[in-house]
Amino acid sequence: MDKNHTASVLIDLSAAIVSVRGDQPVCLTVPDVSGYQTPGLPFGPFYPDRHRTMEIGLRQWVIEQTALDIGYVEQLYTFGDRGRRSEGADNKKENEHIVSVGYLALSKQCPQPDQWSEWYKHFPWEDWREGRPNILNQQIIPYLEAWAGSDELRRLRLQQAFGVPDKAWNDEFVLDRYELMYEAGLVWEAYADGRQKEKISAQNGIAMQLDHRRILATAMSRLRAKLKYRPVVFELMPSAFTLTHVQKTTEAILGAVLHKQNFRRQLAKNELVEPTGKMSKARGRPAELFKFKHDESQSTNLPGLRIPLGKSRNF
Amino acid sequence: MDKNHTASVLIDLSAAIVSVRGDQPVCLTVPDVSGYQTPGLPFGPFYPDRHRTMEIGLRQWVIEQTALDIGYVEQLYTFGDRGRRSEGADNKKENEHIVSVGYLALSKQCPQPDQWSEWYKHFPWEDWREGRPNILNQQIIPYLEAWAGSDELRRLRLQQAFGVPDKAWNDEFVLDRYELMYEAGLVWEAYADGRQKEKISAQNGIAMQLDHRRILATAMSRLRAKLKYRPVVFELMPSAFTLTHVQKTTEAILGAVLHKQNFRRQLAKNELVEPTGKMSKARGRPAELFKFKHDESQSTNLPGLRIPLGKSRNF
DNA sequence: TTAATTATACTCAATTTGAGCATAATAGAG
DNA sequence: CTCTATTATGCTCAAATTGAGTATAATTAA
Repeated sequence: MDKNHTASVLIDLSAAIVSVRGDQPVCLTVPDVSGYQTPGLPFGPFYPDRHRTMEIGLRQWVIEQTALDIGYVEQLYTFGDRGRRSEGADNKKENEHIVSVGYLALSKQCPQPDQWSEWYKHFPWEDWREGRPNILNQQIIPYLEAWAGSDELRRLRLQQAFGVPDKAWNDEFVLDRYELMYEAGLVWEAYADGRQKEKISAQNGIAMQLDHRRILATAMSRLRAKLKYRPVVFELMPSAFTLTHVQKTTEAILGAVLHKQNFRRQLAKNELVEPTGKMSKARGRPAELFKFKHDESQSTNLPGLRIPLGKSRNF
Repeated sequence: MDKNHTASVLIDLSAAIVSVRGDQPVCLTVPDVSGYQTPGLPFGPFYPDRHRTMEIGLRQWVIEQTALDIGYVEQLYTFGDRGRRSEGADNKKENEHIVSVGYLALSKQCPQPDQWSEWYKHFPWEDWREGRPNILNQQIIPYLEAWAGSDELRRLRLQQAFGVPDKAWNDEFVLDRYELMYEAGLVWEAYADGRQKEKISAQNGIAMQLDHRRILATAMSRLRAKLKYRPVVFELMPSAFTLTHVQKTTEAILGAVLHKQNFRRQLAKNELVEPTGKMSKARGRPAELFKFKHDESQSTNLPGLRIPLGKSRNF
């Protein structure tokens, strides 16, 4: 019955390779390959007869092309529709279907600063460290409210994802928020995919190629969630670090500030770090230098630290 | 540089379709297609020019072939190595590479009982509702200890996955335990894949075709984890149910018994259910019938109920 | 009528969390 | 050398949550 349907596809491996530079989470990007002036995530084809598993294939081309030392790798999601671009303007051959497998990878270093793009330039509404971002009340929410109108389902989703009007903001719903904005035509990609006729005036974060911003949103959601029950922060830390450094890194990823003393209490209780005996030298009182207590290769199943996010996180 | 490597693959969608019958979690299986007398998970090819997304494709053939009403669907993992069978005896054409995308789906009903296979027949060591399963101390652990020997890494993994000798059993590590047993040659699939020369004598659960038991283990891990922070149980419940029914279903999936009063306290606090006004009739005092408070289509992001697992869960 | 069975209300100590104050140790300014 | 800004760290304490019960209510079956 399916003789007239092709089942053969090409596999693309796309990677959100994440690191933290200073107090900003960053993501490795490649320069524009299409006509648009937008960065994209690095990706490469998967050759099934060359690499036994996809993760091996991914590590291979990351090493070849970036010379980066990525430790932690996690599969995110497999997209069968190769972004949504395939529906709109598409200059590919008819039968050339592409399935893209998204990966999250963590790197301790990020050399060549111009190749790394800060998360919150693509998602300015996700960084709450300086309080609720202005762009929400000034741009996004009013537009989304108008889009929702009296549609019950839309309003519910709006409440879920953005917490309007009375629910709390949930830092894990990065993907849901992005998807909603995409559907409402609030991001450039919706226009590029032909879903939106008018190019929107507001610059709601820097766009990316194809569906790469969606993959990055997936990576952010996953990493923020994982941080709360597995000790993955240490995949982003050097071998010796201060407790404040761990906290700043965590805060960067979560886009939220944490209670210092309680954060340290969690670290202590879970016995995740041990002192090295050395001290850091900087302004103020010197801090003790710690190291991660466990072998990172088996850290995936460790209990991890609870995050003291505090109570009222709305507004 | 890659002209002599083919990048074209076929995509298989495999589904662990889960339901609960009585107090047993069950999984839809298809009869043997190979020479072995082992059940397999239902699967079908993905036709990229027929279905826009893989999830649509999956739902399509599930409806066509099983006439089942599956509500909740979640992508599990994409395997590039098509089980591990490809390394061993393989009678496929040389260039025919298959990538399999595993899905978890939940169904409220499970008609045709013979087509549904009970989880714990495949994983007898995962059901702790009647206490610690005998098979652990009598079969599995001694064998694994011998396999680990004095290998430090193996002993660490053993401790992680099985809690031996002094750590607690973690019900979410279904996949880790299965992988360890596979590597140690303790399950039939290891023999079938040619990793193990001798057919093992002990029947450590009923085997499945290809890597299907691994996919089921992934599904079990994911579902057990998800249960603790998202209200997915209700995807397995009828429209009206007693609180005890919710608890029994939860216990079936977790393979553990819960504290009754505390379980209900969580349900009440999270405001996940509301009374229907009707009562159930059975032996003993009649119980109030409840219904799930929310639209199931949006239940994915709801806070969910904490599970009162209690303290000391070792031995 | 009674026993077995199931449901539900309520208690209470132990632990964990959110939020904060107090104090310690350093560098740099004056 | 002293003061101040700055960062680190120790400690407290009330509120909330959790683990683990006891007590009591409403049924069916014997």
